[in-house]
Order: sequence, then structure tokens, then C-alpha cells
Amino acid sequence: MTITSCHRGQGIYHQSDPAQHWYCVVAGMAKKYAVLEDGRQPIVDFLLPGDFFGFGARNAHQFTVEAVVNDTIVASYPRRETDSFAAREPQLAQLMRDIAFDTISRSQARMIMLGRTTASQKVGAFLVEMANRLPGGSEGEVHLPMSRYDIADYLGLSFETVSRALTDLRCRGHITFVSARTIRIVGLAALGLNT
Amino acid sequence: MTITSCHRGQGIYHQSDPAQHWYCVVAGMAKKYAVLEDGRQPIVDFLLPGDFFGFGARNAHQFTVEAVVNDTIVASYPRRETDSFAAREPQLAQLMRDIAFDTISRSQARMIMLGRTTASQKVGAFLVEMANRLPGGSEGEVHLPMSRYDIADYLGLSFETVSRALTDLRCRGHITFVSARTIRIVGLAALGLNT
DNA sequence: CGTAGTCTTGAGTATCCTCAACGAGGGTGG
DNA sequence: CCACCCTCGTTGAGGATACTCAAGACTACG
Repeated sequence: MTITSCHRGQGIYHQSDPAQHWYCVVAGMAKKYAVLEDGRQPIVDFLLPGDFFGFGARNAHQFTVEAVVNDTIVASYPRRETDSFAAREPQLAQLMRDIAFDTISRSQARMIMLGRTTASQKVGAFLVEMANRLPGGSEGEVHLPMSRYDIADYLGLSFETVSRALTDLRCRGHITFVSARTIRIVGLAALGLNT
Repeated sequence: MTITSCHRGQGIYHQSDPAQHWYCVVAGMAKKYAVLEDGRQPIVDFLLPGDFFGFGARNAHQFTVEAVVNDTIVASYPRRETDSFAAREPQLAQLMRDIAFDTISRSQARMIMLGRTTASQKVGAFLVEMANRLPGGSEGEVHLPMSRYDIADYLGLSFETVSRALTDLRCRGHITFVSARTIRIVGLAALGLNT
């Protein structure tokens, strides 16, 4: 196992790199995204402490992963050795399966979020998801380490629309701004269901 | 292992059922979807022959799966026995992992499709995906077993917009209609990239 | 203090959704 | 065998939502 520390914007692996490791975020945050011909960079997943990644592809990686904040710490496990170790240790094999299942759950829950809804609904659901996945945050306070651009690429919206949706949620009293990137959720129940 | 034959609309498992089996589609097609409070039924995945499903959840199923066409044949494997068998057979464990990885790949590829694009782009990408995943179909001919409603729920569009997008693609010469549900792809390259 | 990146807000336009009517196809029953 | 019904698919008109282009404010960092 190897521990790496990454600064903001630093790549962990790139699209079409050979897939030779499993990775796990220890601290900080990373984003997994695709690079398309038209320049867009849709974000497939935000990776938080405890999340594993890098194992979806058979041979070459389909996506790029890079750190979102400074001092993001990532652990990497050589794939070859992990596989052979799993062949001897059923418990590890079971663990790897469960990790994959968690990734599937996360991914499929996200699809529901991306389904036809209004922009405020998407952003509200995003805040709820982050509030659940991020560890700290006393009293429904969420600190978002990523930019509005990243949120937009994650939700399939333009960054202006993300900004407007946040303003909209604030005007309706569902959230308040502690700072631009720190948000307090007031009406949690309403966020998931609002118009 | 148990083999079941399902008619159109027949449920295979339902949201909140205990997750006790792995399943694999042998023939036909099934859809995995969520049932929301507002009545919408976003489709998370179309399940084709060779696709496994039902293992993403730890305890209870998060989604509902039902057959899309008559005579859909599904194989089911008891989870408990499969797990204990995998504990003794590393090759099976590896296979189960690979199956999970494939599901992840499929799921993440779909996110790119759902990312911000125009309706025609989404429908075009959907046709390409189905052309790749469905077995037969000589010469770029794709038979879509599902209704326009299903496609709409899969892409996060209204069914009218799906219909209009297909008309649009036809007018621009990228596809032709053999019948309402059988489509011939003429400009495959253009489908993924068109405006 | 200046600069670059980020965030908010505004105005105009394009896209998509809603409501609605109509046509085509398949299955059932007389 | 034909008429009927029901589901599915297409197309149109109008309105709501989100995107594009644009300007200005805030923040962090050098």
C-alpha cells in the first residue's frame, strides 16, 4: 500500500491509463470525470474519505481522477497483488465485493437525482447527499470543497443555474449561507421534495 | 439455480423486498426502476441477456425490476449459498467481482449520457448504446423492445420529446424507421456527436 | 494593492415540458 | 371476419425552465 498526498488539481490517474491499482481516499476530496471532445468535463463521482475507486475498468481507466482540495490523501493498492491475495483470503474477496456494491449503490442513487427534475430539486438533492456523505458539519452545516463549476458538471447544469438555484433555495428559506461554500440546511425534508 | 419465465410487466422483485438472490437475464429484457412519491418511475437500467442484477443492495432492494417483453427468462441464484460457495472458490469470487465491475462500467457510462446535452443527443447516444448492447440487428438495425415512455423515463425526458427527437434524427438523415420500434442507424458517428 | 479566479445577478433566447388532438396497430369479442 | 377498444406513437401550440452572453462584486493570493 502506498500513501500519496495531492494538491488541488493534481491528477491521480488519467483516462486510458492502464488500471493497475485500487485507490481509497483517506482525507480531502477528489473528482472522477470524463473529458469529452466538445470540451465538457462531466463529473461522474465525487470521492470522499472512505470511498474506493479505480477498479471499475477492466484494463484501461475510462475516466480521470484528480484532487479537489489541497492535501488530499490517497491510498493505492497494487491490483495484481490484491487479486492474488483475495484468491487466498475469502474475507478480503468479500470485502472487495462489498466495496463494489457500495459504488453501485452510490452510482444508482445518483441516477435518480439526475432524473427529470427542476434545477432547484437537483441542487437540493445534491446538498442532502453531501450532508449525508460528508463527515463533520454540526447542525446541518455543509462545507462544499468544490466550485460551482464542479457542481454544475456533476448535475448537468450550467454554473449560473447552480448559483441561481442556491439563491432560490435561500430565498425560500430552505438553506442559509454561512459563506459561499458553507451552507446550513434549514428545511432538510423540503430540500428533497421542493418544486 | 432457478429459471423463471416472465410476461410483460411481471415483477421480478420489488423495492424494499429482502435481497436474497442474484439474478441474470437469459432472454428478453427487463427494466430496473425506482418508484417516487410524485408518481414518476425513473429507469435506472435496462437489463439485457447476460446482465446480472439484484446484488447492489446490502439488505433490501432499492429498486423494482420487471420484464419489458413477454417470455423474458431470468435465472436466480440464492445469495447465501452463492456467497459461501464463493468463499471456497476464488474463481467464482473473481467472477462475481467482474460482474459487479461491469455493472459499474455500464452505470457510469450512462451518467455521461445523462450529462448536459440536447434531447437529440441523448436519444442518439441511447440508440448507439442499445445497438452495442443488443446482440442481433444486422447492418445497424436496432429493435427497441421498450416503449417511448420507457425511453423517456430512462433519459429523463418526456415521451413527447423522445418522439420528437427521433423524428428530428430521421429528418437529418441519421436514422431511418423500419417500424416504430425498429430503427436503422445510418450515420453512427454523427449520432453520438450531433447537436 | 492588484490580479486572477470565483460567485452572483440580469436580459434575451432556445429548448423542453404540458396540454391536447389525432392516427396506427394489436387484441378481444361478437 | 369484422367492429370495437385500448395502448402506443406522432404532431401541434403555448408557456415555463434553463442556457448563453454579459457585467459587476467578492475572495484569496501574491
